[in-house]
Order: sequence, then C-alpha cells, then structure tokens
Amino acid sequence: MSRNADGLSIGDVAKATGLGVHALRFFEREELFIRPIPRTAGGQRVYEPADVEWLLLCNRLRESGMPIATLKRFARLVRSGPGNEAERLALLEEHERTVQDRIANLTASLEIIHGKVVTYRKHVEEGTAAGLWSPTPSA
Amino acid sequence: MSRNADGLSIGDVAKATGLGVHALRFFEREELFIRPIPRTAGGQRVYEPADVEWLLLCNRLRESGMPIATLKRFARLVRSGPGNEAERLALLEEHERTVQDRIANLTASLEIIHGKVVTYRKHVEEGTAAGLWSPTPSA
DNA sequence: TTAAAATCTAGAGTGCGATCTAGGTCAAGC
DNA sequence: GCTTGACCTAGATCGCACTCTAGATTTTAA
Repeated sequence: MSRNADGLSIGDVAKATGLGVHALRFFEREELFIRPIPRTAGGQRVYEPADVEWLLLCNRLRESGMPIATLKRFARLVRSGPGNEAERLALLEEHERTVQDRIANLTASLEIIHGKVVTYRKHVEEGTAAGLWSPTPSA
Repeated sequence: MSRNADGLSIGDVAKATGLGVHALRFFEREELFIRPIPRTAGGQRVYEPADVEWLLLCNRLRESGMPIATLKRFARLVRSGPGNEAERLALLEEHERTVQDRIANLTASLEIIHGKVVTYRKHVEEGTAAGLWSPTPSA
C-alpha cells in the first residue's frame, strides 16, 4: 500500500508503530515529531522510515513513563538540531533515573505481593487461616 | 488529633497512609474498604489501625498498577469473609504476573534508554555525532 | 469510471483516578 | 462560650493521553 520510494502513509506508520492514526495526528498537533511532516498535493501526510524509528523510541519512552510534556521537550531539542546534546543527555539521564526508581519500587511491591501469594497458597492448600484478612479487623 | 483508644480520625489515617482525606472518602464511596467504616454520633468517620494496614496494602497494589476496579474486586472478596481464599489467591497471582511483566518491560526500555545515554555521553565528551538524531531524518 | 477505502480538519468525548468546591456541621482548646 | 480547625455530603472539575465524530476530500482498486 501507500506511496512509492520510502513515502509512508499514516496507515503504514500506524501499522509499523502500533500507534493508531488518531494518535499520530495527535502527536503531530502536540509537536512530538522531530520535523514537520510533509504532505502530498492532496494534503495527506507523507512519512519516512526515520519517522517510524523516532516513533519507536517515543513508544519506549512513553511505555517507561515519560509524560508527553517531557517527550515534547526532548523532541524540541532534537528538532532544533545539533548543539544541545548536553541538554538531551541530561533529559535522558534524568529519565533513566526515574525508570530505575520505578523498577526498584515495583520490585519492592512485587515482594510484598509475592509474600501474600505465598501465604494464601499455603492457606488454600492446608486450610489454615493465619495472616489472612478478615472482614472485621479487630472489632 | 483524633479519638481515644485506637479510634483514628480521617486526618490521622491520611497522615498514616499518605492518601489525603479526599482520596479516603473516594475509596469509601468506591467500596474499597474491607468493612463499613463506623461514625461518631456527629457523623465523623472512625478508623482503626487495621484499616490503615489495609490501606497500606492498597497503596502497594495501586503503585504496582492494579486498577481501582480490580482492587474493588479484591476488597469485595475480603469483605465477604472466609471461604473465597482460592479466588483471592488467583487475583493476587494474576497481579503478580502483571507486575513481573511490567518490570520486564521497563527493564527492556531501560536498556534502550541507557544505550542512548551512553551514545550521547560519548558524543558530549568527544564531540562526535554518530548515532544522534538530526532534525531532518533522511531528506 | 466508479465504488470503496483511506485520509483530512476541528473539535468533542472518554476513562481513570483523584481532587476540589460549596455550604455547612462538629469538636478541641483557651 | 467561642474561636478555630477538622470534618461532613453531593456533586463538579481536573489532568492526562488519547479516541472518536462528522462531514468532506483524496486515493486506490476493480
């Protein structure tokens, strides 16, 4: 489908990134691309593979919890070209720390959840009730 | 603050759980407690320590991504008393898998982000530009 | 050539999870 | 007794990130 010679339609990009055409138009309105997306004579967007690559990174950043506002700052830095690499680095390092913290926090929660699972498993297998929640706490 | 003999005010519980009085009232409307919270003659909520313990677990479950709807199902199971431990276990096991997946996914994203960080760090230190995003992808 | 599928814009709507507002009532300390 | 701060209800509002609608236009395939 779509356009010749590396020209990708919005539908192609949606398929390649999992993002959905509405989301892609939303991304453009929010200035999350690293360049203005050109149009055909008829006004339809023409992407290229590098846009897809960028969107795949965006997906990773979003999945790892980066807010749109931060992604927008990063896109703006990239869009404005060479010379601000230290700023881009600082932004990515900050996000890296955030993700590390998030993983640590999730791991801590996981241990607690796993503890509950073990307790319930033992109870279900053996018929004891120690350590389980009862509907009337102390009263 | 508060009431005598283990009776905790909503403000006490807010402090103890970090949840905020609005959130606590919201939780009650949503039936996320494991028992009906009693009131003073004047109509003010009276919590006890076991409610705080429950809320701390709720915090862990929420932080680890459990939706309110699922938490509500879990609370309903606990509220309805002994006999459904196998269901509670199934719910917790399912959530445990979800959290494990989430950690794996975050870890994968972290590796990619770290790769970018390393690339940018090298660039900033050495002044090369290989592997960095430029504003006009291929054109 | 023409029908069907994809795309366009601007703007409204959705879902989640709180969070706040308004207009009071209750309770603790001086 | 009175002030001050905490608390009450019901319902509105918010922030985020999409997601969809409507109605028109463009593109592709038969």
